[in-house]
Amino acid sequence: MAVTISDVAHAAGVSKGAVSYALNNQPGVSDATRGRILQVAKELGWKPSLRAKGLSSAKAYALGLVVARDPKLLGTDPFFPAFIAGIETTLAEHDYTLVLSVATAPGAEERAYRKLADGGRVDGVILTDVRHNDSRIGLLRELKLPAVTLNRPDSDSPFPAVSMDDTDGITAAVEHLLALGHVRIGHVGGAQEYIHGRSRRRAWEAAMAAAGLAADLFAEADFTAPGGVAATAELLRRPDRPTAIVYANDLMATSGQSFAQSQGLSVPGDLSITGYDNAEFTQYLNPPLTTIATDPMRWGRVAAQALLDQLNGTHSGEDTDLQAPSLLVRASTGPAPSTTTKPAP
Amino acid sequence: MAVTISDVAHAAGVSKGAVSYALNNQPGVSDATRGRILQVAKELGWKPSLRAKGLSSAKAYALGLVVARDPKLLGTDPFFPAFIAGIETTLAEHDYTLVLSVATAPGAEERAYRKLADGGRVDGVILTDVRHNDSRIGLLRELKLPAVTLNRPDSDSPFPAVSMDDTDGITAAVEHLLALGHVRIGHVGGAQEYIHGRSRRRAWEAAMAAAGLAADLFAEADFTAPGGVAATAELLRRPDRPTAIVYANDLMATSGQSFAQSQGLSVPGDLSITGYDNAEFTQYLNPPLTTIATDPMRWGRVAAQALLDQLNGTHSGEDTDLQAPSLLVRASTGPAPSTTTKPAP
DNA sequence: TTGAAAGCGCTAACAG
DNA sequence: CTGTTAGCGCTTTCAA
Repeated sequence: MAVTISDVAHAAGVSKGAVSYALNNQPGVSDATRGRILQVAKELGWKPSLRAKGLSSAKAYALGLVVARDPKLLGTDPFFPAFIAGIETTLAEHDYTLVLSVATAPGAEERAYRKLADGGRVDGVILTDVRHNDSRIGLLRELKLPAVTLNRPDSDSPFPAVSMDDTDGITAAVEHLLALGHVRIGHVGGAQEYIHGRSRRRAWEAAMAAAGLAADLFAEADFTAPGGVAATAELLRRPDRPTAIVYANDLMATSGQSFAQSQGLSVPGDLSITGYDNAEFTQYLNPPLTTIATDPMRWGRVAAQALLDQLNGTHSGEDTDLQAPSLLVRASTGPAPSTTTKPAP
Repeated sequence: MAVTISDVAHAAGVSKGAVSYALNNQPGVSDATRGRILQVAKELGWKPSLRAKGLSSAKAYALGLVVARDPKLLGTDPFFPAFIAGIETTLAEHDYTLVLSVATAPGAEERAYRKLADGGRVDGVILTDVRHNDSRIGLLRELKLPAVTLNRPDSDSPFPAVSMDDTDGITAAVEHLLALGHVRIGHVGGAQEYIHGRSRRRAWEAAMAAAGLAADLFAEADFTAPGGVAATAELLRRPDRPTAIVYANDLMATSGQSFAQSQGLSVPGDLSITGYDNAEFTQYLNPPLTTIATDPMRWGRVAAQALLDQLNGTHSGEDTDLQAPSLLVRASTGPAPSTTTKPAP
């Protein structure tokens, strides 16, 4: 904090204002003086104080992200690290930083948003894990905090969304299983409170309907490993038990697969399984998991850019659609058991 | 940003100074006026501007964390999410926030630290993944950025450390395997550039030496899944191949186990395996992984507190030692194959 | 105990 | 095109 704008101004024989203009590439100084000022600034090793800059320009130069997941779940989900890395990619070019808040305890989430908004710690936030009728969009409105949402909320939202449709991935998974001769294809869904929990379920239903099949083998879970076990157990207990299960995420697929095997079922001999996310460990499972690969890093990059554009006033106001995820076929899916799907003679 | 300290001062019929004192619980105002001021402030809904506060007090009210890992690795490592959640637990009580930086590209790490330091964006940083002769401690010194390190660096460091010794965990793993009759116990180490890569290796060596055995079945890897496969392949290729392998983390253990099985080896029949970290998915592997459970959340909590204390001038200056991790025995470890360890007649 | 006033380092409106 | 100057909202010193 040694050298300030005044020092530079003195040394260059100009006013503070001139230095400010020179620094920010704004008109108001001749190229000659601008060059001289920049030169002097460099010699003196001047680093403009973010705090002073923020105070006068009423900006925080920071974006906020509040993550409200159980740390356990967080630790296994490959989404956030990659997503955050993507955000950083964008911020690295923009003199902005990321303020991260992990809200574990109930009620901590709203407090976290207030904390970010109150003192003006961030200029905007990225909203992830959007929920059905998400109360946070009202909150952000109240706090007058600009935002971008990941996928479009199902309630009215004034914020631009950056979306990656789950439909195609799930559809591809179901079609892959149909092609393998499966007819009784179940779905272990994530918490239906989340819109991505809902959309994945709907995509499964639609794909089944398109094949003229009933979408009745559904069990709701919560994206956690124990939840996956319980839901799998429920489906396998049914008389018309499925020969294939499409899971809403990798963690549930992993624990579901493990459970099925512990019950003496062979995967994929008796039961085919698909996940969602392409967590790295899934390729080391036994058998390796067929799953759906998304691109969270790109999602983060684009979402951060959208938010910056919005703050900057250069955002079109329209939603952004990212490329849909794609199916990754591995060994956890195979032909339907012949006892159940008798080929035509 | 509507209501400011002046508004409150006016409304309460006092000066700005008085409001400041009242807010910060400092002497200089009578209890009566203090009460009145606080009352008025609440009525007006005044939120002190962090930016203004920061400018005059020369503080950022933020801590920094730079994570320099491959996003892929990050996504599978349960450490950071829990660690960050721990940091938040502490910060939640202290009006501080966390600025997170993910540095992926080479060279990005140093830039990230400079970015945090230069404008005065953070008041201090937490240094994780400490390396052998870590250049960052010199950098932080140059930047005059207060810090706390996770484990004590092996080079001279002026920063207090918060440590969790790996020794006990690895020792417990080796002793567990010895008790099962194993003699040829190998170690797949993490990158030896990291001090935790080194200390885990040394712990394995020490435990072997203590049992009067040679510690020669070592293969260095890099904490990644492919690395684990390669190192495992190397060990299994040896004529005196191990009957048990202690891995430096869960991801390598997972991919190593998967590889061994793909080679026709049974786990734990032919080969016993232990991991490190207790990632959640490890209990759903086939077989579930014997591993070492650490407490990253607590680590984060304590580290953040230590840093705050240091900024506050109330830090003792001594290192903090956390409880050592503990061994979690699951099904990936079993008795040594009888063909190799012939029991005494 | 209280109030006034001088910064903190920068931006931006204004006058020259 | 350039320089001056008045804030931004808070802290803190100094008189009263």
